[in-house]
Amino acid sequence: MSTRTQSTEEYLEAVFKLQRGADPVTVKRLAGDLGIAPPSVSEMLGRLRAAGLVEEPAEGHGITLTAQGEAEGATLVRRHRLSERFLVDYLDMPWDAVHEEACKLEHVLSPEVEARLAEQLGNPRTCPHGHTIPAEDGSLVEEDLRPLTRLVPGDEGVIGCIAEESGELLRYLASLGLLPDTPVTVESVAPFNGPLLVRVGGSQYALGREVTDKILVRG
Amino acid sequence: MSTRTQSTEEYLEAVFKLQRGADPVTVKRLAGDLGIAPPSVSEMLGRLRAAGLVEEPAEGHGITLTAQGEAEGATLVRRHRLSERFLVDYLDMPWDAVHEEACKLEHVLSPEVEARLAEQLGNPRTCPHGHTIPAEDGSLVEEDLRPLTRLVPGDEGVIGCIAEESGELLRYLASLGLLPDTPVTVESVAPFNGPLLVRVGGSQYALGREVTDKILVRG
DNA sequence: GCCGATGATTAGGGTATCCTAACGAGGAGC
DNA sequence: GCTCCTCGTTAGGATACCCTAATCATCGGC
Repeated sequence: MSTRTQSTEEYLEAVFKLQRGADPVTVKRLAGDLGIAPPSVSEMLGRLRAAGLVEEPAEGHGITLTAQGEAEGATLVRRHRLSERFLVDYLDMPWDAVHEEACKLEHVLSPEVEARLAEQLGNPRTCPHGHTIPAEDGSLVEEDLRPLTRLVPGDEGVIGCIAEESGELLRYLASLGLLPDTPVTVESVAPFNGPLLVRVGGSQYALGREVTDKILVRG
Repeated sequence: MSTRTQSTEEYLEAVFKLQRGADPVTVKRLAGDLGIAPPSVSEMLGRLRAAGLVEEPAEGHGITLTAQGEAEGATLVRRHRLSERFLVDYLDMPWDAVHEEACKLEHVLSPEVEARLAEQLGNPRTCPHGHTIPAEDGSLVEEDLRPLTRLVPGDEGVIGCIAEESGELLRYLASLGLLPDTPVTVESVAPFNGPLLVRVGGSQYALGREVTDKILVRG
């Protein structure tokens, strides 16, 4: 029953992630996320429904996972994030490169390998970007975070996660030391949606909105 | 150019391995190895030919890889064996379980991950079963080994590799301490193709032909 | 020089996955 | 209440893979 194709797993994971947001999961959003034409998504959803992974929502509309779909989605996210942790912690890969690699790894980890990997890595709580790793039982409690952009001068916080998986932004943030669990203080906010002046350790940086929107802090 | 499907890679690897033997690589043998019907193999070979990975042999017959096919095959074998090493050395998995896992892993390792993995593992020379790992440039020099069955009483040798990737036999051998690089001495050979009495460290074991055929020794 | 065995290919299907183009249905705005 | 517009789905294809059944071709004997 759990011999899912790679494609199937990709859909499951995408639905799982979208479902955690507030907005309903639509064919269009899924298609956008996966880079696949809407009709293809419709078709695959039919297969997922037939496989008992997706069901008609109890109320309202939008695509909804069954308990099993949910569980398998969580497992995939867990394997993805564990893989990222592994790539960074054991292989010393740069954190902006690990998402793509983990996308491939997550589909080939057996429960056995997953378990041993988690253990060897010291059962990490989060991925390198700060996202919580679902537990083995599929439970996933995400922290309450808000974008740095929302803070006002004088506010302090600790970086929880970066809402971006790869790319130039991550390299930039790493070069400034803006990593998860780093305390930051907003010193000032320029008017007209201008940059935030942020203190990190002994340094101060002016960060544009595009950047501060992606930095989620707690506290 | 190097966006091979998993299937394609499987064929490439199988041809690569068969090509190292003396006998010509035939559709039938490939089909047997891969567990795929001969017509499907023919068809895939057509695709491989179109992709410039397989060519008509310069002389004689049999399926022949192009230089590129050869290189990609070697890379796959390298990734497979590195993966096995990783699973055993880092994840402490039993050596009889790693082949299946590595079969999946080998298809998702990027050159970057492959390189870092090799480095972290200390650039191992062989896989856990004793097979040589192809170098990064694709070169693969295999040792000259002979099955334990060929030795005569009094002969000593060092286990080079085990000609089996998984299964009960590997567990049995591990339980006796018959691992690669272990010195062994043949004490006696029972007549009529009987068992060999083999000394390993301080112990002595009677091993049947099925077992000694699979233990390849050097020296 | 014919003949059967053996191995490779052709013929004809099936599934999964993807695409574009065309169609239909429900809600926003007037 | 009517009209679009958006979104989802249907229709119609394409490709990669895999299968079984049937054909072809070749080689060792005789």
